Amino acid sequence: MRQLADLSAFPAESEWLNTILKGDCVAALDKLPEKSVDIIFADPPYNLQLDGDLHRPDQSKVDAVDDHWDQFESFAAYDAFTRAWLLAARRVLKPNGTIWVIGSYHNIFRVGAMMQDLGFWILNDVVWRKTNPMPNFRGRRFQNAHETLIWASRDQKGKGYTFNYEAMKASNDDVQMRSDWLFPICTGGERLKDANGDKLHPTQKPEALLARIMMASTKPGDVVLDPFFGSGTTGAVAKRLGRNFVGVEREQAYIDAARERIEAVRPLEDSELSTMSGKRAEPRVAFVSLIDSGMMKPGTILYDARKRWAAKVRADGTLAVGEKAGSIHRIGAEVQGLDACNGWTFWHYERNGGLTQIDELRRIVRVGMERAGA
Amino acid sequence: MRQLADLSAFPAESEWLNTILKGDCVAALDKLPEKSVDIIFADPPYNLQLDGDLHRPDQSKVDAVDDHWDQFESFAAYDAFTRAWLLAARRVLKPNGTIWVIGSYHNIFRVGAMMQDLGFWILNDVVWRKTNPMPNFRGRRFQNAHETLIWASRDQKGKGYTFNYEAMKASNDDVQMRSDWLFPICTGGERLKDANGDKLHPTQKPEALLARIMMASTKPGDVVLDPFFGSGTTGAVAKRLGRNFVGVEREQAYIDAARERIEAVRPLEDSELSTMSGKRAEPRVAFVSLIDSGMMKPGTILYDARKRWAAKVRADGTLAVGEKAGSIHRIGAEVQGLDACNGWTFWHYERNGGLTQIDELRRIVRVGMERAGA
DNA sequence: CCTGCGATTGAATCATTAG
DNA sequence: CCTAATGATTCAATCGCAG
Repeated sequence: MRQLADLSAFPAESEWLNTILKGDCVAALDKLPEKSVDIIFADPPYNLQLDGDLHRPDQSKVDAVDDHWDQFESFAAYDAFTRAWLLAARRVLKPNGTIWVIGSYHNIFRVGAMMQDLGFWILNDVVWRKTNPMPNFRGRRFQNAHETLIWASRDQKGKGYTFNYEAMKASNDDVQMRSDWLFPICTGGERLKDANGDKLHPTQKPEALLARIMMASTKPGDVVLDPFFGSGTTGAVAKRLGRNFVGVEREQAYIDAARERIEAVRPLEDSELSTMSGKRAEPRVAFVSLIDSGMMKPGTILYDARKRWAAKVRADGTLAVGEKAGSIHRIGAEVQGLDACNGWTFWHYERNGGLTQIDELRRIVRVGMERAGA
Repeated sequence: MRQLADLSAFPAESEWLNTILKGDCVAALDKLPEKSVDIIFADPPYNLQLDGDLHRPDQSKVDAVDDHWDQFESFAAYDAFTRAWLLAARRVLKPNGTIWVIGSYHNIFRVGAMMQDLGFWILNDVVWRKTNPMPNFRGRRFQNAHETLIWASRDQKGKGYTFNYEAMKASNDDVQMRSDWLFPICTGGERLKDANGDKLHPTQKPEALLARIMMASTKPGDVVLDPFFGSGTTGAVAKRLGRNFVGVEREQAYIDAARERIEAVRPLEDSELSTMSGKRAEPRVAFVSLIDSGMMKPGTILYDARKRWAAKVRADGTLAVGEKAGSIHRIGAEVQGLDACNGWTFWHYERNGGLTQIDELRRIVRVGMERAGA
């Protein structure tokens, strides 16, 4: 057990608060006093395992994450790394504190299992849905359009954690904030660039994501620890929202850029801190969702407004006319001999002896989607 | 190594196809022949029993960082259960088969890590976003509005798995299907009721979810295994979509209800079932066959779309640019200074004063091949 | 000034067949 | 078994530049 005398070996809060500690994550965390931070946000290496180059259909090469810090020998090596930093982070976390970890399917299952093994108590898993994810260029899988966050308290009995339920609800059209969040990836002016104008950091997270996290699970004045500080998004958002931060980072180039970035941030006034909410675009509706929801049965015949053409709905959400099959748009275009067609307004179904646009059904689906916060 | 004589111990497919095997999951799976199913859908229980049933004797050390024996024991038991059924499932899965597992934050991280440890290769994690999730009544967390699915191939090198990319895209407004899906939870008439009018099964999955899964990753006639069959959603959807199923279930009440449910299902017509297939499924055509058939004469000059390059067709089916000669693909790549190029879409020939892709001629050849029953 | 078009880009475990 | 050849494949944004 640590003796009281040892505590004097730790620096005073004033020496590390709102600074970036340079060095290895575990070694740096071991220099902080135990139970000294309110919340942790961690964006650890994802352990991507790429096999060769990937090109877009236009033959350009994808600039993948192949940095040395993301290379691990094996699952066992990654697990050992994960265990070490989680333990070090747990020591400095206050007993009623919480931790957020973000990852992808490459690593998040291992991280989540390890968190449970170490005694963290999962409160939610949260999905960051990307409005603009990278496509799956080879068409071999679903488009990888989200990342996963795990939110956990330090202990199973950690009841006193911070969750600003009312603020979340108020900023979400007065309904409970759900576990699926929609944000764009970090691009444009927010994305830090190096001297060549290239992206400084391969995986810079959007400030909106960190802002949602801090508004949900911290109070003003709380201390936010980020053991993989990178380009400093956590520090920038913490300063803007009136929270304190402490970061750990190995690369001097990232530290320098993050310091400069955070220096330029102006904290919000207390009055401005209360409300923040975003707009929503009209959600896209997949034709197949009409079939999924039972609103349209496979085998239904669709017609154009003047009943010059007929097409049959198939179970996979495509339309068939004779031998040809394709999307509602593609088939609509082909029967008319056009390049393009809006299938939603072109095709109709029989109802009450008349014809009704299938777009009518899309409107009904959208009402349900909006309830789901799409 | 299994001897040939042992194989006769396994029942013929006709004895178990489209039936529900009663009994423990692992024991029942061990009675099926290896490599006999195309795809697995599993909705395992996540009864982690962490509500204080398991206590270690000495409470005083529970706070030690990595010493949570109460949790560890129940997690270890769950991991052993997960490992056992995943191994049994893996044995009966064909080498190019895939597996879907659904879960929540209580169990999905452990399941995902175990799948990786056993050699499954994750293709996607997919989020089922619920349009109508249960609220968080205590207001202490985010509304738990999604569940997570893991889609994995049996092996890392499992390249030949089924993914109906074109069908997914065509049914989704002609853009790639994403990893986040929106469906309502199973309610209303679809939800099976017991004699008292209460829900028969606590976690009955919506048919729309299973339909999306099967339309995406199976072909008609495939065998779908569900080791936790429950109320039989997998079987009902498989029958409706022209797939075969085999289920494993312990509770007789669920088996009876599932049998009755599946019996009432009417399969869709073939014409409603066929799925879109893209160019990948088309037969290969050798460029030289255009010359053989007289559609293209040796000496013809081919151009790219903007007439920046010209190449001459030679009698042996190669192209020549200056001193260099090679396939339509190789030469297309070389003139552009690229690694690869699809010569069929890159090269054009002059017709009626304009340029036409040579891919147009390939299409004509393919029609001829189909008539010839090739 | 605005508009439109082309180029660029983002945490990616991204092929199959013939020989 | 390996090697070489074939040929299939992208969505939402941002940015720069031409008109």
